[in-house]
Amino acid sequence: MRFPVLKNSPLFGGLSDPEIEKLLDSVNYRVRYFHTGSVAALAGEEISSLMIVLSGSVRGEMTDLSGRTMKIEDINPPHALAAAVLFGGGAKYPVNVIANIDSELLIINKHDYLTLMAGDKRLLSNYLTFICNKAQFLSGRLRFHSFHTIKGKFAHYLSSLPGASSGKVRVDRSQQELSEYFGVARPSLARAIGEMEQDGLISVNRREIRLLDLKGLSKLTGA
Amino acid sequence: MRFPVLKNSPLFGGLSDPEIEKLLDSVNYRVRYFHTGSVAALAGEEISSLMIVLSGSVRGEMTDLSGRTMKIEDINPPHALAAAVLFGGGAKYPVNVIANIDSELLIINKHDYLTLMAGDKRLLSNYLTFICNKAQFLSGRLRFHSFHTIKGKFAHYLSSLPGASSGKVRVDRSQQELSEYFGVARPSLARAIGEMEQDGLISVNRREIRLLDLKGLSKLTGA
DNA sequence: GATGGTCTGTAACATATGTTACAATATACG
DNA sequence: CGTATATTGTAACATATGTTACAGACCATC
Repeated sequence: MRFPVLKNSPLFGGLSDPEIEKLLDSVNYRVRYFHTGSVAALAGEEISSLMIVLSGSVRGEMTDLSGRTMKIEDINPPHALAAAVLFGGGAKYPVNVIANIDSELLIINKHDYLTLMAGDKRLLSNYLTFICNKAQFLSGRLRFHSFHTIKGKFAHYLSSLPGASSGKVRVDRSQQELSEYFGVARPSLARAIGEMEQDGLISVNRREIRLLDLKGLSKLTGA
Repeated sequence: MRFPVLKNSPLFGGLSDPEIEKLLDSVNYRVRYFHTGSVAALAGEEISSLMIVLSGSVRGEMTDLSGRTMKIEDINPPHALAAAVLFGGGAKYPVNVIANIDSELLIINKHDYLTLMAGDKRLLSNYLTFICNKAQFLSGRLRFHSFHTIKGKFAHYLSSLPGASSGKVRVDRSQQELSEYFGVARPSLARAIGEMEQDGLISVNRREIRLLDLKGLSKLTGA
């Protein structure tokens, strides 16, 4: 087993050791080592290959006009770099990729990877599941921003919870987490919830929330 | 040629007529007709098939708690329904789908479609390109919301334009369009731009903008 | 049952943005 | 050249949200 970590990756998961070995045999791949701080990819560079972090840790980092950098995310084994953009038209790295610590990256040319997927339905299915989930996540996230007020976001969130039609739901995260999810300040969320309760739209008991005025709530998601 | 419209679809584009015919022969497909106002899919329903609009027009529509509906988007030939979610884990329709006018939908089971893709690299590549572009679009869109102020959004937008590093860029849309893109009110954007000019960060001449203070601009994208 | 930590409610104040309305420009088109 | 149309600049005002700070409620662990 060359890269045992692959078995846990979203893209190679569900395949057996010998199957992964066979796939690797049938394709050109290489492994590159990056020392701490060295650059694995530059923003704007064309993406020609799938890169999977085998060991160590890398980060995506943006540089703004004045040269200031800001970290976007860490990518750890066994995850892939820019997998959601890989096959886009004129795919380019959206960020600089830099090794946090000494790291190994598995590199497979994207055309070779496409050939692999065409030859193994589970591999194909893995990738499709991965990217569809990503698209779904992003699109759900974006939907919240279409509600311009905090009350609107919260009302929409409530309506998306299981049991909303029964008029009683259970919130599954803390206000802290919710406020981050909405992209608003925590006290502002608390105030919005308080006002909605005062207005008789909902009644709050810990994480149990009763939806008292469905019509009123739905007005919030529209205005 | 059974469905000439397919040649123009993102998923079947680039294939010749005989190739498309051959693919259709090798798979179970069916065509369903929907009369004006009838429901092609319900929100929450499991997505078992790829559906492509062959003729007519359908719309995605959300229903909120009080039963009020709001249109999300129209889907016209030769586009597909929920293609970006099709292979997600527990894929469900995110919206109700309703025929605007009498319409025909081509229906291919998603497992069959996966088999088709595995057998034809262009078909596979088409789908991958489609969904990667979608993910890229969504993620770019979402990035703008991470800048909490209008000035931050605008500064980031400027820095993403070609020639930004040269200190001179040309805006490619009207303030009206930009404000919609940012999700803000048009006069607010005008005010923000005016203030940035007063503060000596930029100088504006019609659609030509000079970036005078890169360091100052980059501060806006961080605070 | 005490103690420390996290989560929640609330307040006062600052500020960014929305709203509405109108004037001043550009641009298109005859 | 002149008129209509779209685009942009500007103003006054209303309001939603952010910020900061603190107090009370819950929860675990000892």
